[in-house]
Amino acid sequence: MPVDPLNGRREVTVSDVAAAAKVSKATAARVLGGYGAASEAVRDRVQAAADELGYHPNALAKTMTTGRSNSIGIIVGDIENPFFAQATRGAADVAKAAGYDLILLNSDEEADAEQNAISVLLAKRVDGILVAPASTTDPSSLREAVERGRPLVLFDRVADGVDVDTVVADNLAGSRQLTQVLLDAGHRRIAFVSTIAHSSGYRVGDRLGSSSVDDRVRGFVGALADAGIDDPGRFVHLNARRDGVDAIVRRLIDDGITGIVASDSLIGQAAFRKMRSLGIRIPTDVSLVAFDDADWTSLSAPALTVMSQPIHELGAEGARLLIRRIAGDRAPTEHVVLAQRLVERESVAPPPA
Amino acid sequence: MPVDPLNGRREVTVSDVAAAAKVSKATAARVLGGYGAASEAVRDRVQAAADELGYHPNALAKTMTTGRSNSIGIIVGDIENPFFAQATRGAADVAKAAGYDLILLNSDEEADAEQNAISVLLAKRVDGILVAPASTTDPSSLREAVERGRPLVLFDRVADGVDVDTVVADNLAGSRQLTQVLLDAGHRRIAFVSTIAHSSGYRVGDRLGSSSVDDRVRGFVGALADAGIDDPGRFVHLNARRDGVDAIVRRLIDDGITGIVASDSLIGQAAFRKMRSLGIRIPTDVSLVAFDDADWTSLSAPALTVMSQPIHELGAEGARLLIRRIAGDRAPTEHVVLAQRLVERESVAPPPA
DNA sequence: TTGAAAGCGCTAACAT
DNA sequence: ATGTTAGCGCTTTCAA
Repeated sequence: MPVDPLNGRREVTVSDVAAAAKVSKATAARVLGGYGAASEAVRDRVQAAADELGYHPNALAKTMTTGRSNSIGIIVGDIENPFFAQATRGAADVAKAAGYDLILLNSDEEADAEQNAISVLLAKRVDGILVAPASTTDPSSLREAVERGRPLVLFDRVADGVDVDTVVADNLAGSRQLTQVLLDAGHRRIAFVSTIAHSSGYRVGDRLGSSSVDDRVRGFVGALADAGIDDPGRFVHLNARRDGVDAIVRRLIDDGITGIVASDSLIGQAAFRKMRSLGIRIPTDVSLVAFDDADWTSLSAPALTVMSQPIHELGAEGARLLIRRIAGDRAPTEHVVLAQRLVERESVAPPPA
Repeated sequence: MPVDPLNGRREVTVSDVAAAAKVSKATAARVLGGYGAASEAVRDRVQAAADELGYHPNALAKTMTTGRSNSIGIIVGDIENPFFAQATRGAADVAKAAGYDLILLNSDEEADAEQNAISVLLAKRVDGILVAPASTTDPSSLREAVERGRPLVLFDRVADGVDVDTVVADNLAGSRQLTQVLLDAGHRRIAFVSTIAHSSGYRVGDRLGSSSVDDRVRGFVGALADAGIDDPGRFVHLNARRDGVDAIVRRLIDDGITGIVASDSLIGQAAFRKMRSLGIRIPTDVSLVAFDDADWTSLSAPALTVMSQPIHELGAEGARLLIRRIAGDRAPTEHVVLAQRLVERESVAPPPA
């Protein structure tokens, strides 16, 4: 007499229904599970018994025998970050339509947490994993998933040496274009600011820990170089978390910078606030542009010129790729690159004379 | 020779490790699972065999026998809504600390989707469910969870006739206080705007589909009544989704309203945009206040006066309550009410003469 | 179309 | 401290 150890209740099982309907367990399972064949009479009888007893399937038991859980794991930096929230929704919708649920884990962009998350998901036998990898250059945290042959798809960032499907935004082109807006307005002293950690001062050619930031920096440097600006690398400011966006912005102003490219919406926000508190007028004194068309960028005064990301689609397409693999697709790995879109608003003007 | 049906690989099991270490399955399980006792020698031998073979536990099999999945389900209106994203993060942190993962489902505030989500979670044998119920007045979608005795906790909204733990913000007091700001500035014609669906025109005493909005409306009406304003119910505007916030705002202006209380940040944002496009100055022409201290409210010009919600804590406390129940606590149901906090900024001024 | 029996990987009694 | 055995609820051969 099996009893739920959690609340002492007895759950109705296939066996119970079978007994009540006077058929074998196999037959009851077939009609309840909707597979195999059964005569109409039997089907009705079983269904009636199931309703009568209050049968509810145990998806775990099913997973034990079929090997499929109809769950996929998603690992994001921080679900509280609107970027990840949107991407997660995109993934959730696609997943749901295909009959999958999402197990959500936050990595806080830490490799250890990410690795641990993967272990947990694997132990729970998810059918596949969708992750925005914390590190592009050190993909060891993803190893277990790959080694154990679970479908894995990367979104927003790629990871070196990990041969799986990926979906990212075209940060290189987007960054070039965004930087160009400043260049076209006449700016020559433009800074790029990011929170990404980097051991030393940035030098052109350095590889950054996140492929998307890496691409953004390369686009920025490329645009400056094309504009004939000497040693563009010196305009790249990383480690903003450690050093503080406020301090960096203040230093930038002192250095006579006239334009700023914020590597993401959070940095843009911090820079915006700091300049306001410093009494620096945007765009009269300094022009500011940022990645991500976040809510606030169209509500602020001035509204910000931004490079809009296909965030929802990043998650949705990631889920699509993953589900395809789960279904058994053995095609060569695919690398989807989604376009970004420039939204010009009021935060750019020519540099002060 | 068991084989993973998903990718044709053989997973290493406790039995394999036991055989390799020349101990019984039970012993191997004991050291691998970290329960029961084992001599140091055996422990080392088993561990070595496990490492050697590459053993990875199957959490599902464990759940089958223990009845505990170490997963909790969370059902939100829409994870893309920053409110739910924050609450989810709060819940995720508490859950993780206690060894639980989150299965995330969006209800889109629809009872059907909510009910379905609950069925799915129950089938997956989550240890408990955390939900922001789509409907306060029709809790039938929650029935299955209650009937089947799974721990259930409601957050942000309560549900009639469902005797489970709840955690909500003090919307009644918050709304009173927020409305009072407008009253104190001298406003007498103040509108409350919400997207919540309501069959007919609002009348004082009507029960709304969301307890939090219901409380906000009651707080608003109460404050107006206390200020001696006649028939406060006529200032309540619901169905903003159907009728359109834009249209409502326009009509309000025509009606000579001088102050608006936005029922949530999204409405506040829509109203803000509409007034800006109409050339209506905030707060010179119309004062605007809203619930939720969302990002944009401090970046906009003017910055908004808002009633800040303990969003993170709503999720965190919900998870705490739930985990307590999962642990077997049989105390009477608890109803936690968290304080809100007024943040005064620049969007309120006396009404125009 | 239906049934019997084995098995998924693990834990929990119960013995020893 | 260790082993034996049964069982969680389902699906899946294989036979009938």
